[in-house]
This record gives sequence, C-alpha cells and structure tokens, in this order.
Amino acid sequence: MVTAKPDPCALDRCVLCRCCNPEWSERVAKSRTVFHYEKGQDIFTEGKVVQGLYFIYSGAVKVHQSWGPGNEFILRFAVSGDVLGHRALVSGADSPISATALERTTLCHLDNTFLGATIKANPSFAHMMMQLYATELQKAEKRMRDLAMMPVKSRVAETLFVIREVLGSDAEGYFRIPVTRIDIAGYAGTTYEAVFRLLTAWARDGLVTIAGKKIRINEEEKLRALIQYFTL
Amino acid sequence: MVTAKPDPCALDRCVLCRCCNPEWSERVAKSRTVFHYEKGQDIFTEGKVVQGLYFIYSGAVKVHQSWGPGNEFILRFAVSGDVLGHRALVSGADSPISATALERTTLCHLDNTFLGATIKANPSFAHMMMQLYATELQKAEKRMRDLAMMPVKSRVAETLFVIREVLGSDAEGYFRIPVTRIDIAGYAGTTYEAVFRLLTAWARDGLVTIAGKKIRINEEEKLRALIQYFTL
DNA sequence: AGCCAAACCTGACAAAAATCAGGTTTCCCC
DNA sequence: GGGGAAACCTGATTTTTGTCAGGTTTGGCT
Repeated sequence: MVTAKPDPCALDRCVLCRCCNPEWSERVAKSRTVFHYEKGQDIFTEGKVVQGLYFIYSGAVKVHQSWGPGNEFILRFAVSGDVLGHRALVSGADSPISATALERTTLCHLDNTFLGATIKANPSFAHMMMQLYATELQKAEKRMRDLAMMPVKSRVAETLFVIREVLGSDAEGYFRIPVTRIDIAGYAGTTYEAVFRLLTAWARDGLVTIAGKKIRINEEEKLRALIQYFTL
Repeated sequence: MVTAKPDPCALDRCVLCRCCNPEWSERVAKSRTVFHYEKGQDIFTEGKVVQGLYFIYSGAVKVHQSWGPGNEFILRFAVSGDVLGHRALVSGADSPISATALERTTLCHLDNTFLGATIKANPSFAHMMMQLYATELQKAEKRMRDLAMMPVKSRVAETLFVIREVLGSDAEGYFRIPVTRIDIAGYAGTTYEAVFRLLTAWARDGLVTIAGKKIRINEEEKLRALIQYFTL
C-alpha cells in the first residue's frame, strides 16, 4: 500500500466531494489521505477498528467477513464512487469486517473528527449520507429476504447478475474482473462445490460461457427465470 | 383503524420529536396524524406505495413481505420508539412491504413534504436519521450473514433471543407478546415444521418452556451455545 | 525451470431441511 | 354454542445441500 503522489482523487467523484460547499472542498483536500492498493491487498481487516470513511476513487473492492474455518461471507462489492466503513458513523460495537482490493484500487480516507465537523457544517452532506444509508438498507433488506427464502440455485444466478452489474463487463460481455467461484459462493451464501456444479450445468446448457477465468451471461432471460419464480 | 382522540403521542418518544427544535415541535403536532390499530390489522400493505414515515408510540408491529404461495418473510419487529417506512426518504423503486400490528398499537404519521422541510430546518434530525439508518444497516448486515451461513437450528435459536429482546418478556420471563411458530419461521427464514420440531425438542430438554401460546427461554447459555458455535 | 499455494474439478456420500399428508386443537366471529 | 379458519401437531418421504476425499491445473515467486 502506497500513499499516492500522482493522480489523486479529483474531488468530483464521491458523495463527500459532491455535497460540500466549495470552500469546504479545500479542507477536504487537506484532510484526506489517498491510498493505493494492489489486487489482493487488504484495505482494512477484521482485527482492527475502522476509523473514518473510505471513498473509492477507482478500482473494485470486496467487503467480507470470515466465518468459521475457511469460509467467508461477502457482504458486498464496491467500486468507484462507493463508500467503505459504515461503522465509522455509528458509535459503539462494530462487527469485524474486512475489505480487500479486487484490482488496483485508489481511495481516500477521512477520519471521524473531520467527518463530524463536515456533517455539522454541511447539512446537505448529512442528507446525502442519510439517503445513501437508506438506499443501502433497502438493498440489504432485499438481500436478507433472498438469502433466507431462495434456494441455492437462485442465489447463485442472482449473484452473477450482481457481479456483472456492480463490477461491470467488457466489450464481449465477460465480467470485467474475474471473480473466483469461492467468491461467488461467498456472496451467494453457499459452498464452492455448489457454485461449481451450477456453473458447469449452465455452461453445458449455454446459459453462460466460461472462458478460463472469465464468465459471461448468455441467456439472460433463462437465467433470470431461475430467480424470478421465487420473486413472485 | 381509528384516528385517535384520547392519548395522542406526547411528543417525547420518537426520533423526530426528540431531535427537533422546540418551535418545530408545534409544527410536528399540527402536521402529524395519529392512528390506532388493533391486533392483526395492517398498517400498510404491499400493494400501496408508502408515503411518509410512521413513528410507533406504543404497541408492537411486524414488518414483512409475502413470498410465493403462503410464505412470508419477516424483516423485523418494531416497538415503541421505532420508525416504520424507510422507503419514504428514498426516491424511486421500493420493494413492496407490509406492516401488521401484533397488539394494540398507536403511531403517528408524517408525510414526505413535511419531512423534507423538517430535514432542511433541523440538521440534527437528518443527523439522527443517518445514525438510525447506519445502525439498522449494521444489524441488517449481521442478519444477512446469519441467514446465509447459519443452519436452521441456530437461526431459530437466535430468533427467540431477538423476539425476547425486542418484544420484551413478562414477570415470569415469558415473551410479552405471543408469537406464532409461523412468525418465528418467517423471521428465521425456514418452515413452520422445522420450528415446531426444534421447539418441541428444546422444551423436552428444558431449554425452553412452552405454556400454551407462551414461550420462555430457560437455559440461556445452552440455547446461546447453539448459535455461538457458528459465530466464531 | 521448479515449487508452492490457490484455484479448479469430480464423484460418492451424509446430513439437513423442505414437502407432503394426514390429523387435532384453539380461537374468533356470528 | 356452532362453524370455520388458523394455528398446532406428527410421521414418512424426498429433495436439496453440504461434506469428504480424492484428484488436476494455474499462476506467481525465486
């Protein structure tokens, strides 16, 4: 992890930068710390308390928690413009969470003291953060329901759509960032083997194409039908 | 559902009332609508768009979503001081949600227009709502993980603790409000039969006592051990 | 080039959980 | 007090899902 000299955040991408008064931006520029992470590096880990918020400038990140021996649950994927470290703004007991870069990632960090001052001085920032949390909460509620009620097959199908949606796809429709089956399982809340078998079956039937590490959704409708039945 | 004349909200219980300037309270008093609901009545249902926020003055509510034929998922239980209707503050597509009274419940409602004005005029209200959402989000993330990774047995055990925690217990330790096994299943994300079998087994082993509709946790530690193993 | 770890692959098996198909009891409403 | 719906109870069965125990391939590092 290296503190950046070239190509810092241009103060135009994240919630914070977009919501503050111009004169506050100068204080943001002074208070922030910009970090670079390479693929596979941890931005923060379960052991330590997360202080402050991280705003992703570019790259992609998975937010996850280890679970028992050798399992991990992926809470979400985050990319440019997203915020990491919800807990910063909530006092008290936080559940231990890690964030790991999925590709070269640049982000900036602001500490709690500065954020507190920002909220007081910029009502629209507090408002935006409230909106952001409310939106996240809604998504979380949907996902809770899905994890609780949908069979593994549907959850894995949905995970593929989420990955494509959040992480993006390239010109040929393949996921922009190769995601391991282990990570797919971690997001869908199932085992590696279950994911493997489903992907193999779908590839055989042409619903998806698997080219080495890369995955592409072919038959959008058929794959979505596996979810839809249970969304009724 | 009847608009209340006697015993309205005393303007001291909910986030809204506690965070606003005194002079704003007068406007709150004028803008709110107080409602009473009897046990079993719907406060809002999946069909309609929820407009505005509901603040629970007294009583208990379950927030739920129907799922396929005859199933429902319970998102959360809410009691005095809690807020219903997150979606109000988020623009756009909301997932359909219902709220049903579990006992006689009094709550007040404020529409979006008024809330928008409130946020602008009371920075501390926006701040409080942000905190509230952030806290809810953290809980939701924990629950997502639990629903994804824990076996049914642990989820049901945890549900019992949540119900006792949120809905409260009486002098003898029984849940203050009788919750059906169907609702327990709905919260734990499993079937009625699974809940039934677990409760029967636990009652046989003395971990819980079941007296008609009422449930009490006896052996706190043993029951918690069924969860804890998987929280490591 | 060789080594190691991580990811990938596969089938057999076991366990967990849901479904089904019958009941009985309780509670509310008329 | 009678009728009907909802909740409760139970065992048998089937499906789903996870576990285990072996592999192979890939990719980075020295």
